[in-house]
Amino acid sequence: MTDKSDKRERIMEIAKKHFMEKGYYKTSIEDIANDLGVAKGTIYLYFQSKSDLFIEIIENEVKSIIEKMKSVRDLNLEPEEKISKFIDILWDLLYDAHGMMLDQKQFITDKEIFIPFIQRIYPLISEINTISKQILAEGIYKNKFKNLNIDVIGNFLMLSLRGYFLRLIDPIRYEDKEVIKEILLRGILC
Amino acid sequence: MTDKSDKRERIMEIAKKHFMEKGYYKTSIEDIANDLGVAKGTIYLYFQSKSDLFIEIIENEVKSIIEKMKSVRDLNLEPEEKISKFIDILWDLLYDAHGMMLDQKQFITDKEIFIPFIQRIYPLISEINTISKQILAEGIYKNKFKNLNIDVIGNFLMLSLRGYFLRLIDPIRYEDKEVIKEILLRGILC
Amino acid sequence: MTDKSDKRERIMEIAKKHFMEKGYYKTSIEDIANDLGVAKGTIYLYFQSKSDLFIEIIENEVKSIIEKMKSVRDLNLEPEEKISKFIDILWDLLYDAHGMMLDQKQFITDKEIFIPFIQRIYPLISEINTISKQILAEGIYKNKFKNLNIDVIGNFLMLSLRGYFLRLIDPIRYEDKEVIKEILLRGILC
Amino acid sequence: MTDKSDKRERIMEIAKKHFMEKGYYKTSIEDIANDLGVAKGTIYLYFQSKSDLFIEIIENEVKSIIEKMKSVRDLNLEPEEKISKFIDILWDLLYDAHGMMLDQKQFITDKEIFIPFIQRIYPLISEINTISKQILAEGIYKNKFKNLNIDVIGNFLMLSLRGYFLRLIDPIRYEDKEVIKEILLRGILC
DNA sequence: GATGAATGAGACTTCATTCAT
DNA sequence: GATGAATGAAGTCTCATTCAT
Repeated sequence: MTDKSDKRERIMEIAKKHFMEKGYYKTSIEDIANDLGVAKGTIYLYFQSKSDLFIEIIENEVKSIIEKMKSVRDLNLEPEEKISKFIDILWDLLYDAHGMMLDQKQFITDKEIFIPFIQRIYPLISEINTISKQILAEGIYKNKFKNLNIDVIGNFLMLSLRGYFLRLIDPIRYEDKEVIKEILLRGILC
Repeated sequence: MTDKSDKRERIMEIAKKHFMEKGYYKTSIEDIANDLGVAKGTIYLYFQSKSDLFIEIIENEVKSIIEKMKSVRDLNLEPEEKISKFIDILWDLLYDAHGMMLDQKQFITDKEIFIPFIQRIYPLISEINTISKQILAEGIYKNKFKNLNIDVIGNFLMLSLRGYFLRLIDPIRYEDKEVIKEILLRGILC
Repeated sequence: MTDKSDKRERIMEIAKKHFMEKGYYKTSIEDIANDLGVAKGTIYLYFQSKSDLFIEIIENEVKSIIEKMKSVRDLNLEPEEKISKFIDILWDLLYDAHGMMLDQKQFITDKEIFIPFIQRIYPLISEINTISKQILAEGIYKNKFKNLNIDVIGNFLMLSLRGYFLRLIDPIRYEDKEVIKEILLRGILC
Repeated sequence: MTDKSDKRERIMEIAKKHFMEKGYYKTSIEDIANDLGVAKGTIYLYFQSKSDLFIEIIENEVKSIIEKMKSVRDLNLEPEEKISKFIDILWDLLYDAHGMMLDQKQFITDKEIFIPFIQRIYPLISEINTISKQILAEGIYKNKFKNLNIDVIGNFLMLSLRGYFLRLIDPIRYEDKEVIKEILLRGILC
């Protein structure tokens, strides 16, 4: 039992590394199996298909973000501090996994991915949106944040950061975080 | 002559549509040919390879952004108005072509794309960076913009917008632009 | 009329050059057309197909060998001198066109070439065999040549020389001819 | 292990048959796969590419010739007997595989074959040349062979035989060997 | 006559997935 | 549970040939 789920997680870990580096289409099951030191068939004992494996990794990733966002939301801090922490957390996550989850757009047109994506990932993204709206609403209610459209800001906070990691050129420096945090905070504070 | 370049452009137009919708790997030459109503071989009369066609489209796209950025930079306006116009232009571009050029990260690991990418797209991106830095430097010099790291802001302006269009869920509403513009402007103004 | 046959010959000349250099399959109609400075379609005004063009070139080549062999046969010389001249002629021909007509084996299995080959080239090769047998028979009759199987020697004279030009490595030196001529002559003389 | 190399050899065997019959370009991977009763993909489990398969077959063939030549060279026989055996061996080899390795000229212009050819086959051909020169030098030293250019004779011995098998018409009769052996031996003996 | 854009059959190759061992 | 050989669909690309201009 533990063995079985250990193996599953090990596969996901290695697979995530490859998907991050090369993207979904350029990663073959063979790449993953070789790196794991198992036969290709083994992966199919734990996952139904390549797309299933991929979806599961994304799901995990998004769930982890949700957990982190919740923990920030529930801290006993002022809204602007929560946003600051929120950016810290998201930045660190992206800094470690930059490249992952960056090219999802195209998967949505891949019929093998579309349906599980809608069923499994969509609800989680709604949950993310809810959490970020809660933090923002709190700030607006407390007159700390300017009363802008909550939906838009919530998405923009996440997506602008993720977008920043889509740079093709020059590595991203960790210190950039402070500059970006300043822009975003000044942007939403009253 | 005109005929020939018309055809080339027509191919690029249709190909761009498909690349935008499905991404590079899920778009087959056959998809494009069928949509154009020509045989597969025809496309190879105008482009050497699928990757060549793709690179050429990206190149075009980026060149068009550069032209638009230059025209904004050279307007007789205050820096904050230039940034406002800059966001308008980029937004409109992305709004039309949302999804395009969004998944480039993975191409960099694709050996057929890597070299032309470095040779043809890289220098253009450097040019973009230069232009946005010029506008920002002007604003800082005129004491309109807060003196933050120019490199980071320049990149963030573009990448945050592009990132916003990476939404997987809900269509983007055109009006969101105003909210985002406000955040970004407030973020960089003194 | 003359114009028309001039063009035909010009096409054959250029085509021969390409077939010699790259072989049948690696030579494209486009290669030939480009080198000639005409459109691909033009070649089809003069030849029914690529294989037709090829066969015609081979036919020409073989006919030219036949003419030269006949002229040697009909000289007023001793048989051993005829053989010597025969080798000279064949050597010079191969030295100019080395590579041509060397890879015919495979064409015979190409259904597009098989039938015309049998119909047009086969009879010519029979003619060649007849001529070389005549020279050899004369030599044997005059007690100059050892009485070996005429068929075999006739073929061997031609094929051994042609075979020598199949060297893949090191260019062939013109002077090699004398050594080879000596071996062959000593081989057949009494 | 044995299984795997058995399969490799089986593929090479069938592939060789097809290459011999139809030449490289007219043999498709599908032909070979169908004849083997496997799917096309299977061949790619054992060979990287069609050209790789081809080169490997040629390499094998040439190595086998080298082994046979060495065994003749090292026999305790007079040089003329060695040459006689040498011709026997080469004849038998060609008699079995007539048509194989006969059309290499054109591959040298094929960029996919050129480089491996130079790297893998070229050195072997040099080795062949060395061995035949050794036998000839021994004969000349012992005053059995006429003192002709060793390089030329060495090449001619092999290439004339190979050339003889380039006949397009009439099958070759095994008995022809004796006639040809007589010509060649008389040609080089003092 | 000449053109050259267009065609489409056919070749090579990859890789997710299956299944007998 | 694990393997890895085998499959075969699908994709990129080439090129002899045609035909409207």
